Amino acid sequence: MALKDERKIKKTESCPFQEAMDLISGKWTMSIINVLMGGKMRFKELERSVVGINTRMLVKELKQLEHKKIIDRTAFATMPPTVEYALTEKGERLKPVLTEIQVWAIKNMS
Amino acid sequence: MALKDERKIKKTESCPFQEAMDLISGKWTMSIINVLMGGKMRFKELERSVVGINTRMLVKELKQLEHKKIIDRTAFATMPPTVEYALTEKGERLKPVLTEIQVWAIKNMS
DNA sequence: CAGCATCCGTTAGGATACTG
DNA sequence: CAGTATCCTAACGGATGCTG
Repeated sequence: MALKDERKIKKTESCPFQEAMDLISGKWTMSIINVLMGGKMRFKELERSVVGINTRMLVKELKQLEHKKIIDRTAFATMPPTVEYALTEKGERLKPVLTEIQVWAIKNMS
Repeated sequence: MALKDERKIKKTESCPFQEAMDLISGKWTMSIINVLMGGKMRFKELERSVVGINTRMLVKELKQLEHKKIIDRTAFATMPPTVEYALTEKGERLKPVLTEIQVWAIKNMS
């Protein structure tokens, strides 16, 4: 049986800015990208690194990010299975965005 | 009767980064901030400038942004009423974030 | 390990009529 | 003009059990 929980993975978008915002929005998205900035990671490592996320959410986010070419998924046919997630070039280029958000956050929150 | 649609205006947050993301997330948030970068605006002007938004969403977002000190609301007791929205200093400082997102969007979307 | 499936409650978001 | 109120659907998010 196919994946049941799979929705359209997004809707009608307009300008590039909106599309980008659409990508960036999402409770866990940027956190995941953030930890992946440190290098490739396995599923379980991610689950531990992104504090508070649960399996379903992580799977969902990873799928969306993969679909949008922000991350690459590499599976190894070992037993038990090994899967590595890493940022693509496109994903790496989000670095400045991340940086600016963090700079702003540190200076302006709390 | 008090406002019915008013929810908690957000939940438990953790680190400054998450708080910032929490703020930035939201379909219309950055678009609104973006048009306000061009200078103060009235409610109706905003409604026209932020293409696709509807009254309820605009009111909601503006309320949140005001609450988070990103924008200032100034009302004039004229008839018909006049209300102006403008970015605060804190809001203005989001400029670099906006810029980086736009740069990324243009280079990496579609 | 790396996931998928299922149940389920909470928010986000949208359309639109109405008011001071 | 600047919102409010009401009704609704869709998407988000969480907990947890199961499987190749």
